Amino acid sequence: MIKLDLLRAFVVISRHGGLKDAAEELGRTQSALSMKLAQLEGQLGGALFETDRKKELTNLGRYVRDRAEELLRENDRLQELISDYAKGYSGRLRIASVPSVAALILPNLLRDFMARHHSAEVEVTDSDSVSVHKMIERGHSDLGIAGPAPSEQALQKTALFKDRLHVVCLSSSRLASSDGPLRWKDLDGSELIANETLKDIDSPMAQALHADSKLSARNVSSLFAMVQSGLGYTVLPGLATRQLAEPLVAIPMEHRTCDREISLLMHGGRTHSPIVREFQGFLLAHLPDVASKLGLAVVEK
Amino acid sequence: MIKLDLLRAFVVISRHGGLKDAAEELGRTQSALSMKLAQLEGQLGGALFETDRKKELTNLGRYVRDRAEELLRENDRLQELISDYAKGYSGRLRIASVPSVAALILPNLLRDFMARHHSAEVEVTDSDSVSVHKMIERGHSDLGIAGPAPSEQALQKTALFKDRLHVVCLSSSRLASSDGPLRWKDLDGSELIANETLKDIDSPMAQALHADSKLSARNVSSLFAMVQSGLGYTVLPGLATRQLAEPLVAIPMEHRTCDREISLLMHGGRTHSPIVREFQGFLLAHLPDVASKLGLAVVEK
DNA sequence: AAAGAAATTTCAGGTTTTCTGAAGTGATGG
DNA sequence: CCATCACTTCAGAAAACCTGAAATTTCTTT
Repeated sequence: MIKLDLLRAFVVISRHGGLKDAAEELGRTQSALSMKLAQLEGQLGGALFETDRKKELTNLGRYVRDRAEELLRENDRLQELISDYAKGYSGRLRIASVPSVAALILPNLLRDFMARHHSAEVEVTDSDSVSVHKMIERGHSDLGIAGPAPSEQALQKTALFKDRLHVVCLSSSRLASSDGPLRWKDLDGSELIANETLKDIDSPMAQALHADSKLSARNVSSLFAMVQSGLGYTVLPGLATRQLAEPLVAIPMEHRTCDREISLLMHGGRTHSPIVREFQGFLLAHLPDVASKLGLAVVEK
Repeated sequence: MIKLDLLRAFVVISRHGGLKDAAEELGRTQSALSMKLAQLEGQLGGALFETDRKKELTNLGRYVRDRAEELLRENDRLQELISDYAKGYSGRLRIASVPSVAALILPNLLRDFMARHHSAEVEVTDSDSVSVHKMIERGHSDLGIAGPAPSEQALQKTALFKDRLHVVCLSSSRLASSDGPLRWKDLDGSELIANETLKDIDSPMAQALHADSKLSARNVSSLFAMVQSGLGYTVLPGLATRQLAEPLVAIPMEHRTCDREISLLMHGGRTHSPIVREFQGFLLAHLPDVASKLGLAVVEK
């Protein structure tokens, strides 16, 4: 089998009409090229140049030059396709996610994903659902994971699973002693420690509670600390309450609006880089597994 | 630049679904392939197979496989073209020959030659010796077969065989009744039907005859028709008189200049395409056989 | 025609790349 | 839980490739 290397050298030599300039273009010495050419001529069994001054091609030389140029063009074209595609695998992937998913689901998924795409740069931002929507809309993130929120532009949404709201309170509190799920009317606004989750809930009763609240925090661990110190209770998506320890407990709520549907968000009107599509596919393939292991209600297509 | 080598290895591995068989096919050890694959994945920046059992391709793997197969096919195709050409299996071969050889010797030779060189394009032109020389000189033909003729440039000549001149006449004519070979002085110019053959003979007596001639023709079958209708006799190389039928007969001539030496002509100052050299070799190898079967005097080297 | 210049080839040795065989790791299936 | 199979890793061997210097050839100039 004739090596491409040799053909490429030959073509360059024939273009320059000599070894000297060709050697410079290829970053090799003259002698290296001389040997390469000799090797090629040996394999073909005939001379490619008329004299050893590489000015004029032989009949065979012309034929080989034409075929080799074709071959090299085709080679470059396909290699470029491959490497362009492959670059998608090592490109940047920006994910915006609500904190609960970012903390409990993404880490494992990302570990597996990055094992396959080891030169990928992944950037995870966690924020509330409204912000996540905005980041996708504005193109600041490639992929969003969030609950329902109003969005101006058409975003491509794929439902992933349902995450029920839970009340987080002290195990000694009145709410903790209720048997069975809680409803909005069981809650008292003055003891609520508000957070972004509740603000986005599309329910008049929830909004009323939120308005009555005297205290709020953004950060989950701050919220827990406040609850733990007896300042009140808070409401969070169930996923964020998985790792509670005594004296905190989480009690599920029951209402249409308490079943927050978590979706995968992507910008509708733009083509996504390969790595984004790759992660999308990966997520949709593996998330049902992970989610059901966590006891979440997976949304089937 | 991704090396073809790596892509080829990858494609073979993906076909076999494992290193073991692929290694055997490529004549390498498993570890060599393992390293090659690792190198390719490193360059692309992503995994090509799902697990380290090489059963299932990743997305990237499938894409690269498809592009690589295209590339390798194209590569093989063009390399084959090149090597066919280099080996003389393909290419254009232009032969210029005097009509007698073109009609009686070339057909069989070409049949055998083309059977071995299936994709060759062969072009045969027949003309008189002087024109054949010119066509070779001017590069309009690659290979010539002709008798002696003046040539300006140095042509590479290889004597093939000697073809004695014959007189073609009616069996009832005076010349036909002579016992033994004829000489120039036995001939009468006024009855001669002239043709290109005689014009090229380097003999004062032949030239005198030619000058006296009242009638001439170029085409062999026209000449025969004229002789047959009693217009006179003509002089032709013996080879052209092989298939005469009553009432025509051919009588050999005897003189130094009547032994036309037929040679193979090639341009001296240029390299010939592989198929030309190939045919040259073929001709020199097989012509003695063919010629001696026709009773021609083969010129030994 | 001879000297000089320019380009190429040859050669010995060094560098890089690739390969092998053995040992190690980890998944798979009884 | 062990045996087996497939792959990976590693160190050294082998092959391929490159360089710089000297020799050779070819071209140009005088």
